Amino acid sequence: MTLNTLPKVPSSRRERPAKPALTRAGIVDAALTILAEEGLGRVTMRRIATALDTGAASLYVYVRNTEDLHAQVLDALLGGVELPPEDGPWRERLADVLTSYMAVLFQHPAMARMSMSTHPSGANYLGLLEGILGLLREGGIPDTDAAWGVDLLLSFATVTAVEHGHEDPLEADADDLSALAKQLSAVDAGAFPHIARLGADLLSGTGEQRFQWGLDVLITGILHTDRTFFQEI
Amino acid sequence: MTLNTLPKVPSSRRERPAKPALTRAGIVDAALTILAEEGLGRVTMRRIATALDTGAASLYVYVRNTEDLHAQVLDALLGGVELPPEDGPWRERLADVLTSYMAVLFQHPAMARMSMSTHPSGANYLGLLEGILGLLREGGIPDTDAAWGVDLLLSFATVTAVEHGHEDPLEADADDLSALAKQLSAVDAGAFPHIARLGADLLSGTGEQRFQWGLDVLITGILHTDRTFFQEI
DNA sequence: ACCTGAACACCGTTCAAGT
DNA sequence: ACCTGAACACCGTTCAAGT
Repeated sequence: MTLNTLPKVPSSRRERPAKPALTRAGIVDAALTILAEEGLGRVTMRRIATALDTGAASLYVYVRNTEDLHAQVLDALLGGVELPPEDGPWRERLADVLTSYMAVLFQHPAMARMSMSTHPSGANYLGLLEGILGLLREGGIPDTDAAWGVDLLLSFATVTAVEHGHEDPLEADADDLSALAKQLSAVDAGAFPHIARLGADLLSGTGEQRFQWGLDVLITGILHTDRTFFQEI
Repeated sequence: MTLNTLPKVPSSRRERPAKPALTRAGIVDAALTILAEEGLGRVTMRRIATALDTGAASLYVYVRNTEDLHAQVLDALLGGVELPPEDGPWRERLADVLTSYMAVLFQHPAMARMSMSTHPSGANYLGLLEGILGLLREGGIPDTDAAWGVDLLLSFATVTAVEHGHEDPLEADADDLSALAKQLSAVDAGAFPHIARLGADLLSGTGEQRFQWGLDVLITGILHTDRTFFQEI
């Protein structure tokens, strides 16, 4: 057989192209496909290896560990965030970019959860950071406040995605919410008067309304809070 | 032997008390011990079963699944949160109770992460909610704003614990932070001018300073943002 | 009703051995 | 240098069988 002596090129273009060469990008690609089709719970070393027709151990040449892999997947997802357009009121554009970021994570709450533990640092994340900092500057927010404020804004968008996003698009979290509503309405009015008084109001509004309100609270708060005071404590 | 005919009490006070009767509370207790000694990563059905000298399957009589178990553990931890005292300025007391809540979760970031996905509803969590609602009312914040605001405040405290807490008290996250600082300082000033300009300022301040600033931003924002506007959109 | 052992269907990571 | 199979040390959950 001459197969062994053939130059290396053909190996990547056989009649059965099932086995492309392993690369870091290829692994992340396979991970994204599995994420979309089976959810983050299945984005495991073993599952990806199976998709790439190899063994889990082989992936460790290109990926340090599962955390590293997930971080790559996250940054790829962040490529879908719409960065702020050139014109329009800065506050609206800021809300838009944060809403877009939240919407991307909303589809993958488990990914959002992860992004809070491992601080993202990929190119797409940096682009997002840059865009928000630009808008805050445009809004006249002092650099010192913007430096801390961007963190606050991104964290809020992330936590919203984690809390209200649904991993499995099939089963809505309606059950979850009505169970919570039931518990709140069954609360002992003697022991928890404020909870009893507010009742269903604690869960009122759509997720969208609450998110927009939260963004407004944050931006207003940032505009009215002087950071220099806190650094001198 | 008469053992079988003895009343049920003695079984819990043998000479080798290694095997206490299984109860939901006992399981949560064992889980808390393991959490304190080995971290949340080891708070598994199998590990707890081993501690209680039984098999994992036996726990399912008292605990629906791992999520249920972790929710119980979380509420037990929340018993350590210091509720607001009776007197003092409401804003300070509000900051105090949220700081106490954050500090408890800070010791167990993985637990905090979980609490964002599964909304807590234990007695201790309700007590915390109640306390905060009382302070917001004291501060003259309208019920409609307080209902949404309490969520914002608790989420902020939770996300702070997740982002800055350390699971393993031994290895500080100093490495993690300096790695991030390195990446930020190496950023391409042409592509990311704002990030480059702010530089180290993005990571400035202690966690405590940033948390207190964030609380102030939120409270100020809540005081200045009218929720009714958002519900009419 | 409660408890158990065994089984099923998975994980991440390492490592010696091959090419 | 890259890839592999096998192994190690784990998981959650179910279920038939016992008491």
